[in-house]
Amino acid sequence: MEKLINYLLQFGQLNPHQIELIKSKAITIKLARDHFYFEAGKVQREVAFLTEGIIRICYYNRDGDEITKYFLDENNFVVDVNSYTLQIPTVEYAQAITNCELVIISRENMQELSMTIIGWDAIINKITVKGMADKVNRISPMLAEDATERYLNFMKKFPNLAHRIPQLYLASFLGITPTSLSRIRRQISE
Amino acid sequence: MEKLINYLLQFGQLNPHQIELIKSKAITIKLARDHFYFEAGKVQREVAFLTEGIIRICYYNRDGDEITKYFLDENNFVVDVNSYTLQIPTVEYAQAITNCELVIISRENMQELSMTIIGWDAIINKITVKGMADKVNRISPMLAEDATERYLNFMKKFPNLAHRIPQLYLASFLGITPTSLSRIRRQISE
DNA sequence: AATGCTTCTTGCCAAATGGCAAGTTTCGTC
DNA sequence: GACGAAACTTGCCATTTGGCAAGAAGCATT
Repeated sequence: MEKLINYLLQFGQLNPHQIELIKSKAITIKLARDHFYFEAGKVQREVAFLTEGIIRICYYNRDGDEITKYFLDENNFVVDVNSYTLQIPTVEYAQAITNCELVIISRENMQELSMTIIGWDAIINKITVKGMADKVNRISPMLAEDATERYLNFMKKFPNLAHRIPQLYLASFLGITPTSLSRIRRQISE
Repeated sequence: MEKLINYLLQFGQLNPHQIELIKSKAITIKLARDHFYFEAGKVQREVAFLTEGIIRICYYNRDGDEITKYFLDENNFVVDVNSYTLQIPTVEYAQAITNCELVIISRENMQELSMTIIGWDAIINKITVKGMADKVNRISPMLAEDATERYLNFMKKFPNLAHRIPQLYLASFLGITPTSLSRIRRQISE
């Protein structure tokens, strides 16, 4: 819960009264490894802030292959903005790949906070834009890199994450097969 | 100018008075092919709405290679949100690859519109989030595709655009060499 | 500790892509 | 219309990556 508040404070000011209000609107939940926080077909009716663990966002392409779109670690919001904003079903899955702790605020409570706290919308918008920009800037350069560079950059960005992610999922994110990733890892260690 | 208004109206309501106000704050400019709308090192002090033409966003990686990050066509905003929001220098270039027409609103005028028009911020935020989500959703699946699929999907998405883009830039966007793109095109035409 | 399941590694070969260089085309300028 | 520069195509070969299958290792349950 404190992690959420600290994160929000990076994007705007909140007085103690407002902080208490936010806390009263949020609940903490646990999500066990391998379980899904949301699944394709459902409509997002809440936002979740990841305070512990790693979640991967994935979907299925026309060939039925499972594609890992990106990973989220601590201090990130886990929400399909499109589904949440427009109240339409998401097409993605959010799966815990470690045990996770999430702070949840329902859509109704978000709207109450929006009406009560001056500047709340501005904070949320900054966070939303930053979150999406991070994704673009992380994924975009990967197209111009070969698999080894993609892997090394991922390792550099998430040094503590690579060992916790099943190679299957990491390979899918990097756009290569698990076999290739295995070879790349061997080659690097030599 | 009408294109901008029509686009805004997709994201919220505006009455005739408000529409006139917006028009009075905006100016239309032309940008000749190959010229840059913005360049790395400068701070974004305005937003631009592309009403005619195609712009590509590119940058240079550590090896000095020029990487095309994405293309923008009509009815898209051309702005580095990070630079505009935080007033820090951008690291990207926006280059017209056809003659372009842009509708410009300065940051000061944007702030005036924000203070004058109820719901303006909400409209802009929806557009911003949609724009970024489009980029993520367009680029992300490409990692899992081979070069031919990436090319065909690009053609499907922008059927009228592929012929207008120099192959050099398109190849860079697809993450392959111009040579490879040439071969792929030949193979498809057989 | 044994079992069985999943994940990871490795080898073999095929397919895709890159690097380089030469030839061809396109396009703008004079 | 001639010229020159840039972009595009093609051939040759090296490198990267994928596909498949077998073996090895890790991990949970019993």
